[in-house]
Amino acid sequence: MFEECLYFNSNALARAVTKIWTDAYKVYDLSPPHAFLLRLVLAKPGLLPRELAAELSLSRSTITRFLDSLEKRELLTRKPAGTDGRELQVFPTEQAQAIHQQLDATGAELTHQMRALVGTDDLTSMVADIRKVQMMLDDS
Amino acid sequence: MFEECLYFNSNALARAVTKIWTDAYKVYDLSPPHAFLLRLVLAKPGLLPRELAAELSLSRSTITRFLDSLEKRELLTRKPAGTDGRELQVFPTEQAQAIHQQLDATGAELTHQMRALVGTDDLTSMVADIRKVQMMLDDS
DNA sequence: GTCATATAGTTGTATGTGCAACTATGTGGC
DNA sequence: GCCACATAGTTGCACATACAACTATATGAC
Repeated sequence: MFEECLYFNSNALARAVTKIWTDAYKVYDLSPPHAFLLRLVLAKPGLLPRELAAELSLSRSTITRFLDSLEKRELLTRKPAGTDGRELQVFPTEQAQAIHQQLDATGAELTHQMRALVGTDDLTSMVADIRKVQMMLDDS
Repeated sequence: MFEECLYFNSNALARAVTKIWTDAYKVYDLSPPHAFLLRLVLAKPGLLPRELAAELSLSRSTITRFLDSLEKRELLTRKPAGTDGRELQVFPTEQAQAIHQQLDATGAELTHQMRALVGTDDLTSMVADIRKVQMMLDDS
């Protein structure tokens, strides 16, 4: 009965998608958000937590906890950033670098799967639309 | 860096949308999922928890807890269903019926807002696409 | 130089959600 | 009629996530 509702459908989609991604990243013993955070740190070493939060559209406090758990597992480290004594920079460890390729490959494989299921063009344009609306809402 | 990723964008959208819906239903002191569950019970009195779960794409255990809290607030009641001793039927109370119209109107207002922001046709087709993919994933 | 204010990160707490295991009830084979 | 199995609902637990409040540091006004 909520077929046309953006709230209802965007949440249902997110849950369904999360289930699939959770499964795929289970081999690394990482949840999807942990895996994505780590991938981001691997791609852009030295970012600050606040920047990681912005790139992932997550709150700073959520990032703090994910960093805690990844640091405890020795997949990354936090180091005081040069000038500003409040800031920390986040770097991947060698252990993380060792699985860098595979983490990204898993992401690519999932995208591949989704394209096969939905159709490449349909998926691309849907994701673009989703992104556009999400950014509109974040601005407003 | 995850611009094209379905997982990343669908979750980011869901969080952004949820924020807006949360705000709108705060006047009733209901979270969006509680409000939607109650709206469903109002629209189709007598459904079983398992049916509510299916219609809302939520797990039975999540529905149990939402029903607990709505029942405690005297917005609905659970009654043993006729034939099968395991089943319960869920009915709205008069207190819930008193705000039925307003709950639905709030939903309509939110859809209206989204249409104004995104464009009616774009929103409709995006929601349809989201729905289609979500159902594909649930089947697979 | 001090004080008000802003910002980075963290922590306490609350909520939504699912999975796995549980209890209670039904059903079909024999 | 009993037993294996299925199903409805619940509960224990774990996790993702946010908001508000906190600490520590920076910055600008004077």
